[in-house]
Amino acid sequence: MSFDEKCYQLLQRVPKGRVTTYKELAEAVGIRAYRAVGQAMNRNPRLIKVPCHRVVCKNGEIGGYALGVKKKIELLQSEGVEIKGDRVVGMDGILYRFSSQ
DNA sequence: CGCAGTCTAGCAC
DNA sequence: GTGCTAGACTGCG
Repeated sequence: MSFDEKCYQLLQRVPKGRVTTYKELAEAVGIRAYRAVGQAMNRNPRLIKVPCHRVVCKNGEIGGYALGVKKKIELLQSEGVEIKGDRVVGMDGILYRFSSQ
């Protein structure tokens, strides 16, 4: 399985209404290059299958999105995630940790 | 706020 | 095929 495939698989593990960080995702994949994860997300070859919008910065900021940060916010809000400005509200509570499993 | 660390993909030679 | 650059980040000074 390729690096990107692992990222997508783990990302799909994140339940609706929850979010994760590039760091957590990278750690789950087995690397420490959070940026590489973002790269795979940005390429987004499986946008329909991979909820890249559930990946946010550690500080709660949206970070970025292939279709635009605004779109990402709307998608997250549609899933029940509260967004204030360009940051996730209470992201510390909805943050999904792969380590929990 | 700015620099460095770490990984993958893409372009150039 | 190998080398360099850039990028949806994070942490420390």
